[in-house]
Amino acid sequence: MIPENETIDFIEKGHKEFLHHLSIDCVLFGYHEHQLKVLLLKWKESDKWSLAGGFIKLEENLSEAATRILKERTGLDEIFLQQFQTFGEPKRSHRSKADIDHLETITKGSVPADHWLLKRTVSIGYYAVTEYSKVNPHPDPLSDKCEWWEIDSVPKLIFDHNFILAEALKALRMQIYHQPIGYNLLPEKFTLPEIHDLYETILGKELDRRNFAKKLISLGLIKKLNERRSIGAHRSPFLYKFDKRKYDKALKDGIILAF
Amino acid sequence: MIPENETIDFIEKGHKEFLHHLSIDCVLFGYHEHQLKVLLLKWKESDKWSLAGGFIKLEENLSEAATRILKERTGLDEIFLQQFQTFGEPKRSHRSKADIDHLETITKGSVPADHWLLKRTVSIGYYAVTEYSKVNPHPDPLSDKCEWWEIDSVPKLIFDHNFILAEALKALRMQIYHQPIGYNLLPEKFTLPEIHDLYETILGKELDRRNFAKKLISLGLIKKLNERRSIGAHRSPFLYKFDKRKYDKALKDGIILAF
DNA sequence: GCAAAAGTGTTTACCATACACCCATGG
DNA sequence: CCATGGGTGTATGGTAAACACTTTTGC
Repeated sequence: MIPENETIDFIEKGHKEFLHHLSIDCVLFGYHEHQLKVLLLKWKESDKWSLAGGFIKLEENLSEAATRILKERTGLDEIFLQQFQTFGEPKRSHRSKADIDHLETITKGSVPADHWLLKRTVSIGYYAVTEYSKVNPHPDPLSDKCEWWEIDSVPKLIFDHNFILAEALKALRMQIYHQPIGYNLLPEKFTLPEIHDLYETILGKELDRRNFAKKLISLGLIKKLNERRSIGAHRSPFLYKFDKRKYDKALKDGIILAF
Repeated sequence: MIPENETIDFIEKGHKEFLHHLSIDCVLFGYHEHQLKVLLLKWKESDKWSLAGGFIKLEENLSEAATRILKERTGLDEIFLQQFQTFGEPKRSHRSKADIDHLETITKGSVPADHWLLKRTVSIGYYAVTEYSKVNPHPDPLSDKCEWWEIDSVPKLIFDHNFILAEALKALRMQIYHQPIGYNLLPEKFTLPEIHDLYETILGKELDRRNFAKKLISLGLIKKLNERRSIGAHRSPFLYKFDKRKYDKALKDGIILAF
C-alpha cells in the first residue's frame, strides 16, 4: 500500500518533476500455464481499472521511463520493452466530473481545472511479456490494487486503454512472426512442450507440435540437451536451451516464422 | 516565401497555440522515375537541413496534425500517413548556441532560455510516400527552402533526423511486406512495368518481373484491363488497375508478400 | 496394464525461384 | 530491319502442412 502523503505529493508536486502532456502506458503481458494475462491497476475509491502508466521525468529517456514505471509496479528490471504506438486523440484522456471529484477526495482539497493531471495527454505505448509468477504487483500512487487479469475477461478500462491493449496484443503477435521470444520468459533449460505452450498462448491458436519443434530446431534457435525433466506420472521430456548467439542474431536481423 | 512577420509570430506566439514538449516529424518519400527521394527543408540563414516537422495544436489529433503539416509543405491532403515511432531522447532536440543566435537573428530580439522552441521535445514520427511530381514544396516559417533530396545523398540533418529517416525507411520497407502499396501513388490505370518499378525503387533491389506480376495477380490485388498504353517506340504494355476491395482488405488484414 | 503426455518421420501440395524466348512498336 | 522494352511459361527445389503411432512414466 502506498502511503497517503506520497499520493498527495504526486498529485500536487508532480508538475515540477514530469513532462506535461505526455505519459507512458505499459501493457505488461503475463504468461502462466497456458494463459495470457495483463497487469491492471484499480483506481483508489473507484472501480475503474487502467493499464500500468506513468509520466516521464524532465531529463529521462522514454525507454528508461517505461522501464522505471514497470519496475515500480513489478519489481522487475530485466524486461524486454517494446515501444509500439503513440496515442494522442485530444479526447482520449478526458476526465469526467467523477474523476475530478475523485482527485479532490484524495487530496482533500480542490483541484483546479488546469491541474497538470487534467491536461490533454499524449501517451506512448510500450508492451512487454513476463513470466507472471516472477512479479510482485505494487499499486501506484493513484491506485489501490494491482492485479493480473485474463486477457479475455478484461473489464472496461479508463480512457482508451482497452484500445491500447488491443493494439499492443496485435503488435506483440506481429512481432512474434519476426523475432524469437522466450529468453527470460522460460527457465534457462526448458522442454519442447513448455516453449510450444508459450507460443500457443501468445498467439492464441494451436500449433502443430512436430512442425513447431522442427522449425525452431532447423533455425538453430534451440538446442537439445542430454537431460530430461521429470514431470511425475508421464514420460520425461528432454530439456532444450536457446542458442543465445543465433537467438540474438534473429532478434536483431529479424526472421520469418510463419506459424 | 513565407512573410517575415509570420515567422516572428510563430516564434513568439506559438506557445499559446501548440502543445509544448511535442512535435511531429514527417518523412515524406517521393517516388519518381526509379528514384526514391525525401522532402527536406533548409533553415533560414543557416545551412542546416531538416525533415518536414511541426507542432500539434491544442485540440488537434496526431494524425490530423501530421496531415496538416504535410499539406502545408506540399499542398497534398490525400496522403496515406503512417505513424511509425516516437523519438524522445532528452538530448535529441538540444539547441546549440548557434541555433539560439539564429532565432535571435530572425526575431531581432532576445530569446529566453525557457522559450517554447528550446524545450525538450518528444517527436512523433510519420512517414508517407507520394508521387513527387504532384508536390509543390513550400518552406515552413523557420525555413527558406523545401526540396527533394535523393535518399542516398541526404546531407547531415539537424538533431536526430538522419536516424528518424533511417527508421522511417526501415519501417516503410517492412510495411511493404505486409501491406500493398501503390494506390494514390500510381495513376488509376497503370502498367506492370510501372508498378514493378515502384516496388523495386522502394525496396531498393531488383525483383523478377515475371514472379512479381504472378504474385500480385494471383493475390487478386491487380486486374488486367483490355487496354494498352502507347509508349512510343516499343510494344504497348497492358493496363492494370487495383481491385480496391481486395486491396483494402489486404491493407486492413495484412498479407505476406515475400519479395 | 492403463492413462497421460512426449517423442518421432513421411507424404503431399504449394509456392518461391530461376530462367529465355518471342512479340510489338516506331524510327 | 533493328533496337528497345513488354509479354509470357515451365521446371525445380524447398518447405509448410497434414497426419498417427510408439514410448515412457507413475500409479
